[in-house]
Amino acid sequence: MPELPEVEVVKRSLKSKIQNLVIKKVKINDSKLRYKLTNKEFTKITGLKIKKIERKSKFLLFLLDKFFVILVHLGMTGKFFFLDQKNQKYKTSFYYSLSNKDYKHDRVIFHLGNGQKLIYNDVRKFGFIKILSKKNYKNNFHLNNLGPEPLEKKYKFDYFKEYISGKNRSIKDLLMDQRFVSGLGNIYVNEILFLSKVRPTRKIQTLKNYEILKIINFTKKILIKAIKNGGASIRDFSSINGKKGFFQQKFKVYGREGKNCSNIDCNASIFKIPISNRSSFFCKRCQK
DNA sequence: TTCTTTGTTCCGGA
DNA sequence: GTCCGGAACAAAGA
Repeated sequence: MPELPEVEVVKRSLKSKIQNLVIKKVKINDSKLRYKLTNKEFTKITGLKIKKIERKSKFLLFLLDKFFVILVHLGMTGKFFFLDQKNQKYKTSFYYSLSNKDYKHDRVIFHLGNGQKLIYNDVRKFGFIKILSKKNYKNNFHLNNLGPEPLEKKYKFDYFKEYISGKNRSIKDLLMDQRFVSGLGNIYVNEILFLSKVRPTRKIQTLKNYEILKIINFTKKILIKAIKNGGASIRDFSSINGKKGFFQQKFKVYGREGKNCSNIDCNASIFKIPISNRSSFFCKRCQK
């Protein structure tokens, strides 16, 4: 499940492979992603060079000539593969497992010249790709309603306090809300609240100042660590045939229902409850 | 066949 | 109008 750190790693991987390449042709294998794809919109960008790759929250932006932008959201299972001149296949992130049936879900293929290809693969098809011109890039509703990123300086105590005044949702809902802070998803929010020793169900008005500070600081810490781990695993950019560099994600609380709490001095078991229809995991003893 | 998964949007009630 | 929680939606694998 790509959240901010995973998308950042994808961005870095892609940069080393496709920056400054020209899009020769785009082949749509399956147009039914979250938003329908058309050949017409891809025709607009054929012949254009990929000048820069950026990440904003969980979005990837491919900046092209003539101010065109390819906006990508990976949804649940979206991923990129890069194929070099020799058809050697490379993955661009660490967060998913690979199987030899993967090609079934290759949805869009970008032909980049010299036989090099960039493949967008998405099992569940909840991701999307949009071609934006300069004008509709500025007005894009996906990008316009995003709050600060958790690693920005702006995401600090004062901002937090001001945003929550007059509101009383659960802390988990708040951290998941991209208008408040952009880039976190269900997994990292569970982990952040575990480290901060705050129950996901806590109403934000009941939070002590020291708890708010812990939440902010652990958020930054865990994201930096995740990016570093992912970046480390991807540095040698292992090919699909070798297992080298595959990072095994380890979570302290997410997905650990019924198992013992990860804190050494605690042997309580982890509970799972839905909050806003999302699985939330927590330790009743450690998280108050 | 039913359940689960996620990010996002939508809707109704307060 | 704002806030909040629940439901719906997309697709596919188990």
